[in-house]
Amino acid sequence: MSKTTSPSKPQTRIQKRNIMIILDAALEVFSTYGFRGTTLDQIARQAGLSKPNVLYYFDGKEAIHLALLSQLLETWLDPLRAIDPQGDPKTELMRYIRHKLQMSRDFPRESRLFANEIVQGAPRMQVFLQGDLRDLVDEKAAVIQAWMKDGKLTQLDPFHLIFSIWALTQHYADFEAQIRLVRGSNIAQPHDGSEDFLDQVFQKLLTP
Amino acid sequence: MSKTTSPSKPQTRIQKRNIMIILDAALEVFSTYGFRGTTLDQIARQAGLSKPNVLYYFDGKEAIHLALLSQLLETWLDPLRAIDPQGDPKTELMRYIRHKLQMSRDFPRESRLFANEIVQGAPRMQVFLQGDLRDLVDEKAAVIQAWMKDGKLTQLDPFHLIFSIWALTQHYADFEAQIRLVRGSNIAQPHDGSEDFLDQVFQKLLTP
DNA sequence: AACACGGTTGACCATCTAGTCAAGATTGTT
DNA sequence: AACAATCTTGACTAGATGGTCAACCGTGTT
Repeated sequence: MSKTTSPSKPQTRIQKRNIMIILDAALEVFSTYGFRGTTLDQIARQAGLSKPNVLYYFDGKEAIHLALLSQLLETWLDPLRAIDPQGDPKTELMRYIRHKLQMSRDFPRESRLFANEIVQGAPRMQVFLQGDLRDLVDEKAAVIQAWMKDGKLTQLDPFHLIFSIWALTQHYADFEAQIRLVRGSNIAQPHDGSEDFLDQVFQKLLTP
Repeated sequence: MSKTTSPSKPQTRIQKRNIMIILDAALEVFSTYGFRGTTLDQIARQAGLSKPNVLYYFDGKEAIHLALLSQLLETWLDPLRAIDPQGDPKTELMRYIRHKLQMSRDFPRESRLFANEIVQGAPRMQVFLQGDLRDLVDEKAAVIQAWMKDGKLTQLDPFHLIFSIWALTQHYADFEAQIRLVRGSNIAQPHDGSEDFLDQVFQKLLTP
């Protein structure tokens, strides 16, 4: 029944193009207004298509949202997955932190889509969070724990360390409005100085 | 015209009680579903009142939301305001951090109400953010800057330092769902260990 | 008791919104 | 050109939602 999930038929050029256009438009709107705050008309207008046309490609509002989320989840996991137990502890973690910050800078809409969802209790992501993500976090927390036991990092709770990395990097995307308004015209971009700051913070924190 | 804003008439007992009940119910719902995701019916049901009765006390959905926000803003500023330029730098900052974390633990709904609002671009808080809050942040950033110049704290960007405190403390309230689901039943409360962790982090970070 | 005022509500309305549908336009293939 | 498949849309529906209103109820004061 679902239009985009059926893997049987190959997509035409027009399908590929319009599905991309719709997802991009939906990302823009969902990330700004949240799921319930977004209307199909808004998505259609942003996409430059008619509402029935949007519904020709997706089964409904929920389906568009779902498509966005699942498309995102993998991208979100990758940097964490890339932490190499064989690598140098501090290098690996600093690389992860920089990567997350970069994502926050380059894909703020994706980050806010997540934020919206999680602040409201993650109703559409529970399965993912307590499944794939949880397993991965457990695994990497164990790696970090081992590094700490070896004295290569400051002794810290590895879970809280991971949470603190998420908090600090995503903050620049999710709370961009706050940063922008509080700093006013003092700075060009809310992200200005964030990389140096986080470098300094975690260098100092992680060095035993 | 507004019912609750008029300072002329004193409130009756019933008014006081019902306004409190409504605001509490609205906080519960708004913080979970966001402004647009919340319906008046939900608020009324949560409050145990009829919808017209809710509207007897407030001019509309927007007015309830506004009342909640402005009621909150002062509470939110207080801990930052309490930073004493004459006090011991590290003590003052650690006290601020602990206070913010405590608020995150004791008033998660308030924190999420804010988060919802800011993630979506702070449409209803711009004036406050670039007014009172901005002035206060500028002031305290200068204080922190001076402390750092005197060598009493690690040299850091004071604005980013303040943002990092916000990010790390509010994360435990705003992203509670994520923490809860990722950690699963491993822990009783998402906040478990957060105080010790943040103590450790900022002690290490702030000590020159 | 009677009055006035504060408090409460069922029924209602206008608007918005997700989703449908049948008819028409476009595109690709032979 | 002609045909079929894909694509597009104006007009519509059902239900949700913010808000109104006239009538009714409860309480305290005289």
